[in-house]
Amino acid sequence: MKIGELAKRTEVPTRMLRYYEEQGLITPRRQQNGYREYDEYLVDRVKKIRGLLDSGIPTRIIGDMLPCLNQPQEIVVADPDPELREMLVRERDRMTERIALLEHHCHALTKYIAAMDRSLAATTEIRLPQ
DNA sequence: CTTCTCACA
DNA sequence: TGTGAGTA
Repeated sequence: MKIGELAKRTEVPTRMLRYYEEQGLITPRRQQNGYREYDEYLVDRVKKIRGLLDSGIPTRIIGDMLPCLNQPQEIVVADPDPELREMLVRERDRMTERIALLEHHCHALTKYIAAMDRSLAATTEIRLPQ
């Protein structure tokens, strides 16, 4: 399929698909006219990439993770690269920190929303007697 | 419609 | 990490 169709099916703009390619995350074949030609399996792959990116994982880490993502379920690592392991540990810890931060701000929003609701309830009470 | 690159937030 | 503009 061409880039437009992949964009539609993955909800990822064509601009981003080219960007992922530039970052070495996907490598589509080329048609004779130079247009990118995407295989079916790339639909799933792009969705996974989006998910990881949305989780705040940098593209270079995603690139290192892609081989693992292809193999289904029980991950078997033939050659456990210590450096890669260390990088993944750092990434996981970063993620844990972000989760804590998100929870903090989530609670803050909840309190603010509650304050707004109280304010609304108060103005409603004032209007009722009128 | 597709391709590319350069600049920029 | 992504976008916008201009090109062909």
